Amino acid sequence: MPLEERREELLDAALRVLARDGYGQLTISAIAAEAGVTRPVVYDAYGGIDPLLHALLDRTQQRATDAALALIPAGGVPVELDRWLLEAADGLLQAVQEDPETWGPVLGLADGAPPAVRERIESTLVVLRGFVSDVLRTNLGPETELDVEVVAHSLITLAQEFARLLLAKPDEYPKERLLAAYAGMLDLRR
Amino acid sequence: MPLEERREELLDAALRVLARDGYGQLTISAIAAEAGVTRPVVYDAYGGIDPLLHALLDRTQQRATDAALALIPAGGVPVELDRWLLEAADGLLQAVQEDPETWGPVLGLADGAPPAVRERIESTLVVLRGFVSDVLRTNLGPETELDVEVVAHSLITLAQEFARLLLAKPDEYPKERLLAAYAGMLDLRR
DNA sequence: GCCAATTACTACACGGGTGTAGATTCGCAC
DNA sequence: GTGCGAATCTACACCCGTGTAGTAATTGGC
Repeated sequence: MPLEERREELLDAALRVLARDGYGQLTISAIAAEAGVTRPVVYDAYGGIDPLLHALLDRTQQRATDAALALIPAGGVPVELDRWLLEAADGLLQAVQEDPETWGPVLGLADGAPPAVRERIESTLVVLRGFVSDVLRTNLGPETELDVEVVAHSLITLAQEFARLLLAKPDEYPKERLLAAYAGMLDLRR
Repeated sequence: MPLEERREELLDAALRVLARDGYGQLTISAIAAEAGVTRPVVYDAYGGIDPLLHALLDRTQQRATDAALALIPAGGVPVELDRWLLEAADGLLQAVQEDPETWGPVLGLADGAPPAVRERIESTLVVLRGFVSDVLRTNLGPETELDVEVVAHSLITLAQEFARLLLAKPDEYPKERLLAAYAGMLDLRR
């Protein structure tokens, strides 16, 4: 098997191990076994667990960031805030529902995440919070009394938690219930 | 040193290791070294890493639960909702600020948390959410259209995130800023 | 058909954490 | 001071994951 294809296959295997057993079991041995090859194959393809994890994080971060940014309007474009908040939440939950294996680890649902993972997720969140802050600022007007950064942080935190609920207990918390509750909370403003 | 005292000392040592190096480094060896004894001492006191972790979780859960429940009014007692939400947040942030080593791991700030820890935290949160739901129900009236469970869940999630911010970046997010932003968000309801 | 390169495997040494058995030290009763 | 018991240490065998060296098999060019 050519090297690039093998690399992708190993990442897929690693993601399966991760989703099933958590980071604590994400070893070269486990990945090799999951992919049905021997350990030297993994060493030849990636050189160790760190480069492999790095590559896996790159791929996952790319997917998650792309999906999330697609929900955010371009800078400076005015939107109906409440409507956008709802649509963005809807879009995120939809994306999460459609690709649970990518989003589970991203949302911290994989056990035993090491610092590198935490940092990767945090760096993505920083970017997202910046974009959401921008949207809030341009649409609340410059004289708002709200602490836009903290509000953006809170919104993203809530979105993440809703996504976690959707993944962990889809029966108790289906997308519709979460969105309805979210809309209800937004409605308090009136 | 008598057994009970030794046990406490070992838990303290374990907590220090945990706060400093995360769960990945929380081994019998590391705990023994941190406490300045040899491994057999730890085995004699606890029998292994699992019972020790269990004991540490018991102690931490007790402390955190006590502190959190102290902020929640007894069942059925009516309160001024906005005022209570603010005071409870204030109280929580205060408690967190005063005992960071207990709260850091509770808030998921220790790297590499294994499933047992996740489950322990989740079980505590379930209880807390129940209490907050009760407070909301008795004070919003029975005919509210809000999804009380999801709102309670959201409030607690936000409180946790604020506490994390306070612990992780106290300079950027001091208690006063967080509480002011929180008050600002509540004010949107008027 | 044959050689070379690529790919993958078997086999080994190493490190670090685990759990336990046996030796040692210390304090206290007599 | 002697002997007993608790507490602690030293030392060993074990497991499992790591990383690598050397070997076998497969594929493409000539």
